Amino acid sequence: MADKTDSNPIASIYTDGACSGNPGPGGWGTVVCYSDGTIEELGGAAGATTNNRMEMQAAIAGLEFYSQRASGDAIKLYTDSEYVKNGITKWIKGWKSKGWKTAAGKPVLNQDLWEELDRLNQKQIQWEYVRGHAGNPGNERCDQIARAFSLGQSIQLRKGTQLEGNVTVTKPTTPKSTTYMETPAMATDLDSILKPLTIAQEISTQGFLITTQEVAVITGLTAATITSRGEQWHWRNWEVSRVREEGGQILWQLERSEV
Amino acid sequence: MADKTDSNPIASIYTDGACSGNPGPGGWGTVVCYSDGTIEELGGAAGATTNNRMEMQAAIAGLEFYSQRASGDAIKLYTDSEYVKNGITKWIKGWKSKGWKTAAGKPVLNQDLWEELDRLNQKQIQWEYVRGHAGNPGNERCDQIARAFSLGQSIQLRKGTQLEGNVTVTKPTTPKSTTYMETPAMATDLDSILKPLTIAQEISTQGFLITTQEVAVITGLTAATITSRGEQWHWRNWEVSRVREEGGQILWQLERSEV
RNA sequence: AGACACCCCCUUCA
DNA sequence: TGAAGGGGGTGTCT
Repeated sequence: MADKTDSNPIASIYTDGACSGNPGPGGWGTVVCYSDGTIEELGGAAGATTNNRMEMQAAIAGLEFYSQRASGDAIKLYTDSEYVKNGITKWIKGWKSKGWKTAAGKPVLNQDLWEELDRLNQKQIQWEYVRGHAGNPGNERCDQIARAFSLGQSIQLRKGTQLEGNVTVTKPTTPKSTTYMETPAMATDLDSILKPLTIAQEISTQGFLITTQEVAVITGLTAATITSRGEQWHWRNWEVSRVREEGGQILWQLERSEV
Repeated sequence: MADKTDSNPIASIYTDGACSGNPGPGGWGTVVCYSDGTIEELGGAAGATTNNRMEMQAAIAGLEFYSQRASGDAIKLYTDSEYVKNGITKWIKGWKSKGWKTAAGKPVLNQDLWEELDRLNQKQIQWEYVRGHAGNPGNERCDQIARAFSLGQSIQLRKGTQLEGNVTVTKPTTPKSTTYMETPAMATDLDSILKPLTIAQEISTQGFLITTQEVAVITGLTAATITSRGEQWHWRNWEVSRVREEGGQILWQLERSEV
């Protein structure tokens, strides 16, 4: 059942991706809806990418956020991409059994993100398709976030507020306090700025080994990005080193670097 | 050499086929290019058929037109179907010497059209493959014609005009003399006349529910036509009734009507 | 196993 | 209006 330490479980998650040009600069947006009706928004941008990758990225962010909270509640994850929904719920089985070949015998594209999505996927996640631009408030808001990021515009990510039923009015919200996010990362308030840093610090001082997934959660990077960076790389104040593999999982170590 | 009664010989012929559903209602388009740069267009529709039959039909129409003019000029015939090009230039020799058996020992399909194509074929015909949807104006225009016919839409076939390099502009130019061709195309033998009827009868007696696409295949109507006919309508000996929707698909029932 | 074409669907853009 | 990123499927042959 649900983790009892959490009195306000996640009820549903909305995701959407956008891409300015396809391929082109992209953005993604995710809205986490809690049982009490409040919401929390995530979003990010990416360089040259495709619409479908952004749709996937939005879902990955939602699932990472979900798994991070460790509340095993059953939730619905809404996407307006049949590509994402069918891919994770139907096609991926065939892909894995056929060595990541498409029905036409060609390699499945975006395999890196598919594998990440698959790893994050759980029984509790109920994938739902919502028609895009059909007035669904959650989806509209995600679209707004994703599009803003894809255009390099600033947008205020909200937390703890209510989702407005009337989305069409949602103007380029308050271009003041630019909570702009550079890349796949999330920082919606002061706490969430400090939190990953202190955690990283603790891990580093304790010498803990952590998995790729955990590195992803802390850094806000995708697992694909992490593994592609090689044996040793920098993140903020830390040097991230690949230590070894264990049970199919890569283990990493953080060490405070001098800068 | 060239027939001297003709001062404006044919230079090349483009052909293409389309099929709405495959199998399903089909269409074909052919563009004849003269030496002086003017063109003449042919096109036609067919009921339940396949993409490959339509590709062949387009070539047959082009060759019939060519042989009719009796100008023995060497021409190039462009098709985007390797099936057609390889079939007529390579495979057909083996088929004829092996009694119309495929390399796998199975009967060669569409033998009727292959024989017709073979009869029309000449030394002067130089078969050329062009990649489909690659911007080739002649191929692009054929595609447009073929698709229009396959969808049951009307399209203005042109004659004497220039082929526009910019195909996307292709306006309904010269809405006079509609060289529209009804083209029976499919009912080549008794079996193909009877078959849809017996199938319709079986479906009606068994009370089976069938999809719009299946109705299209049986009746030779386009899906657009079918859905536009409303809840209940007549086809041949049957009353076609829209029963319900299921998984985004409309289900229909056939009932034998008195008439 | 390969190739070409045809179709259906969704999304993202211009 | 038209184009790209993506999937599933059929028509056909070697």
